[in-house]
Amino acid sequence: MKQDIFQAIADPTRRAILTLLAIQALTPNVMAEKFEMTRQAVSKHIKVLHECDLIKPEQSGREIYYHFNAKKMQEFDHWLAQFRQNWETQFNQLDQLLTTIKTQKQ
Amino acid sequence: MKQDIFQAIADPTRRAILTLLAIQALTPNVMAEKFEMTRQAVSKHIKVLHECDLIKPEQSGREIYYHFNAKKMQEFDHWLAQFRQNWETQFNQLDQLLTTIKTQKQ
DNA sequence: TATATTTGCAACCTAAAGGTTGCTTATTTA
DNA sequence: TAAATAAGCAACCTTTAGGTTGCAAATATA
Repeated sequence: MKQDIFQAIADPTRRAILTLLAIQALTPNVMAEKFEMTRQAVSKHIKVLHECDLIKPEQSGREIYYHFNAKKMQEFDHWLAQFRQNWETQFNQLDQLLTTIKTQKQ
Repeated sequence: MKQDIFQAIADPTRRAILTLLAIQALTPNVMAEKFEMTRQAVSKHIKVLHECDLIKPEQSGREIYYHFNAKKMQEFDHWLAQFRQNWETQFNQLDQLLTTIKTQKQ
């Protein structure tokens, strides 16, 4: 089934894989060596990341190099945009207004 | 148990709650009205968001207004920083280098 | 004070997530 | 061509996530 990116990065192993692949493309076997689990377990994580397009395969003989897809990762950046004003402005104007109204009601 | 923010934002309902609270603080009852599920289910999501500090409670009589905690959401922004260079530069130098080495080996 | 309202907690159920082992397929190499 | 290597797929198991209902505690109101 089609995975979504938020669910994909929820797992710490998958986040570690993305960190590795952001530096250099790797094969599943090499990735598996980095973690204390079987190759098949890592392979499942790769499948999830691939299905939601966060990584892209590049076949090279019997090996497959997985590349990090920065473009897809940017979707997080876009989602975060809606919250940026919350930490960039000292005060949320609307929130302040509502607090005032609530205080008046009491 | 202590939750982590990646797991917290993996759920679509929790993301919707965060979007609501980023605009204005709300009580659990008001939040529950917005979703097609029981108040208790929403309350569980609130608990997860609260445990990882993404929202903060403000008691007001028997009501509790939950506020969005922008500072905590910034942690996600910091995690994303490690990937920014990947989409900001046209080409990943190291990746290009490794591809070159691999091609020479064949 | 009795009643209604808001919230949180606990027990329970079902589906999915993350792990394992075993097998098949494709490619490389001795 | 036979053996070894890389990777994916399927079946299975255990834990957890997300939902439900029911109940208790605290506060507000008639």
